[in-house]
Amino acid sequence: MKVVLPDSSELELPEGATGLDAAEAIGPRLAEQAVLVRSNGRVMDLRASLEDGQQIQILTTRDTDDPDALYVLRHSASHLLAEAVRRLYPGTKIAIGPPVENGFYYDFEFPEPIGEDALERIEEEIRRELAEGRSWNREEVSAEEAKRYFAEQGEDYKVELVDTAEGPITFYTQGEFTDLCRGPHLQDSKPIKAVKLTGLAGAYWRGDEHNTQLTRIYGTAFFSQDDLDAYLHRLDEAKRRDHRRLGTELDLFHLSDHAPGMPFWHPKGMVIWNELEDLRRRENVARGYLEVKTPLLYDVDTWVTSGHWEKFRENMFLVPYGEDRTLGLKPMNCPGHMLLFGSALRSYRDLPVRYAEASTLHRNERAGTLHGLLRVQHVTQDDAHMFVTPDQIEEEIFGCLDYATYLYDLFGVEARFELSTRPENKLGTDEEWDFTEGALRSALERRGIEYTVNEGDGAFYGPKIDLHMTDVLGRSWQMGTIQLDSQMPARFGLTYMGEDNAEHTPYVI
RNA sequence: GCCGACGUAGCUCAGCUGGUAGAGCACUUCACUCGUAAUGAAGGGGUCCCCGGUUCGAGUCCGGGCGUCGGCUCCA
Repeated sequence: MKVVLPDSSELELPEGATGLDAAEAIGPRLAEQAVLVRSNGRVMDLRASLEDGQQIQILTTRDTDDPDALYVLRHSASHLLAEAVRRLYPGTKIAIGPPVENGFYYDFEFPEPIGEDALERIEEEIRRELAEGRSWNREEVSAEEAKRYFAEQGEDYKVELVDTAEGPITFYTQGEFTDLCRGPHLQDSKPIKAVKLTGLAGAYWRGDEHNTQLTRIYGTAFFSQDDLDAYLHRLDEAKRRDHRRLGTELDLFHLSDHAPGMPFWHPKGMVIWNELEDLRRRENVARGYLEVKTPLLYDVDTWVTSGHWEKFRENMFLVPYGEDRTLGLKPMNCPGHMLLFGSALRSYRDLPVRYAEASTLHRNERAGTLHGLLRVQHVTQDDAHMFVTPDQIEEEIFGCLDYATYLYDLFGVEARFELSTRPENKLGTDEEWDFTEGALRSALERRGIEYTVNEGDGAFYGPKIDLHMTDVLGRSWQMGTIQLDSQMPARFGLTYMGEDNAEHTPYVI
């Protein structure tokens, strides 16, 4: 059989040859330094068989910046971590240990809780493993065999993983440690020149807070100590530019125990704030938005009508009112704008109506979720609601997409688009959701915007297009969101008179 | 809410095994008038997050709470 190399030349190999065989055929040095095979964007273990006519690229220890090469290096490092933990903490169960942006992690269930001081000890053990050297052995096994193996070891999580595994099941063994793993992995541990454990955190099994919480150990690994040092240096640089630090240094804002998650804006900070206000007001006018101001407090009945009471009452600030009433401080503007639209008779000739309001919203967030100015309990949001007829939906969504793109471009923020679809707890029928999701999807596609689908992540009243950014630490943050709501207008009894002299319910974006 | 860590002067931080708080920067005054963070001298400034406990005595130990940070979960 033949495989095609990156320079388009062909390499003749015996049937069933592996990537490693290919590397050896090219040269002993290449085989020595080979890390993995990449074929049409997919990464493959060096020990997996190649197919006739396959295009292959062999990555080596010299591809120190290649994301795939680092991915494999770190994946193998995570197995070293698991081996070390199992040796130091007998009785620990292992869960999963994938590479991630900038590093890797492994989830464990320790018999006794561990603290951060344990990391040093574990790191030392990993260094000992590296000094000894480890090589990885890849082996395909049957599901029954795999389950039996892990059941004997008391590895409940692995047993569960085998049950839900797709495709062939492979074991990777290094030293005394065997793990269920799809790979690929390094041949041996020589290329791992620098490992650092960076953190300890709780993480739920399978990402579900109803499951047991495991202990996640984060780490990172590189092909050289210099690369690790450079990475740590970048983290320091990022810290210097952290908005929380700049807020203090430049005297822009501060946070205080007196009002958790509710920033105090200083005179210099307000200069920036007002510039942003001017920008949004100017652009809103240019784009046909009508500025409005609606109340901060509403009778709880209003929140019951909107559906927020049922879903978010725990996260609302409440204020007693009179003998037996309670007001809720608004966590968003929708009901205010609904009530405003419903306060008079509307004609199809008035639509689209675009209400804009930069109101301050309050959300009583779960403890442990706040983060500087990026996740607060008191946020001023440039918010708008468009009341439209069905055939105005697309044009309005185009307008929102263009507006958002314009603003983020202005600040050099690179936005990623995500389409968030119907959640489990939703209002309305599947037919309504088919329509609203379809409208957002087609708007994105007709605008030629690349997006990913975030299944089940929509709001309870409608799907949304979320714009995300990634910070220097690789964390994702949601920015603006474009939502298509087919529920709230009906719940608030909103109508407009159509050309046919009949009442219709508007859609809201 | 959960796991881990932290909470000392305006800011950044030190304070070992418990004995009534320290530094640098900033601030004030004086001297120097010296050209772009960083001259000298003197000085002011702290309920050591809060509450409770142990102790003759707690910033330091223990318990609870609040807040902040790294994550998980959540995010209308």
